[in-house]
Amino acid sequence: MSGSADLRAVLAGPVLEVAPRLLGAVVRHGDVAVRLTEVEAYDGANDPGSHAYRGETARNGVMFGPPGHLYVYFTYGMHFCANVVCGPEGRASAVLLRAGEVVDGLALARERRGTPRDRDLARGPARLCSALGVDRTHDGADLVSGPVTVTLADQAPERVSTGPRVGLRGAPDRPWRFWVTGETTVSPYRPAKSRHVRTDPRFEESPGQG
DNA sequence: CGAGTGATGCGCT
DNA sequence: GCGCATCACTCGT
Repeated sequence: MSGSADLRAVLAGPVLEVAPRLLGAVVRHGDVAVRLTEVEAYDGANDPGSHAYRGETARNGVMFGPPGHLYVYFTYGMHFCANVVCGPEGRASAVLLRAGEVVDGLALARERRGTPRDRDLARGPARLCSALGVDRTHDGADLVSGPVTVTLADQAPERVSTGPRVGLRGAPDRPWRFWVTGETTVSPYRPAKSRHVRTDPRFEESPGQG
């Protein structure tokens, strides 16, 4: 019933069905475990927001492989983010693990994160990876054999909300972000707009050379 | 709580 | 070169 066969079967399904089913699931790496409260769906080559949109490369190769593996990427020069590859092999769809609640290994998670508030330990995709100690070395890890594992929830959360994905540019809004309604560990929404102010060059003073 | 911004490396065009 | 599936910090309310 429960167990690896069930997990593999679930993850082989369509990404829009897999994503909400991952809410409440527990991701474990060693002593630290996180119960997922927020995820986002990315649908391979059909999805302009997906890393797989422009085809297979060295970085996103794991996405094009079989479901049930972890796709980890490095971004913004300092952060890791983790996805669960799902759907049929070659579809390159995946679910981004956006946020969760630390349910085991609290001391180690606090040590890694150094955050005063426990609710912020895994609140955000990069924070979640940091709390779990997941990095590029876990790219491609089999989620059944480990070292990073996923255990599905016995029951689906009572209420699930959906909305637009966070931080994406160049993708039409699709309500492919799923979270457990009312959870305080869900990451704060950040609009997908430019966060660096661009001054019109005509009115900008040249910084270095007058 | 919200808005604003610097830090920082790598994948891709 | 440019742009990023981000975060931590600051300042103001």
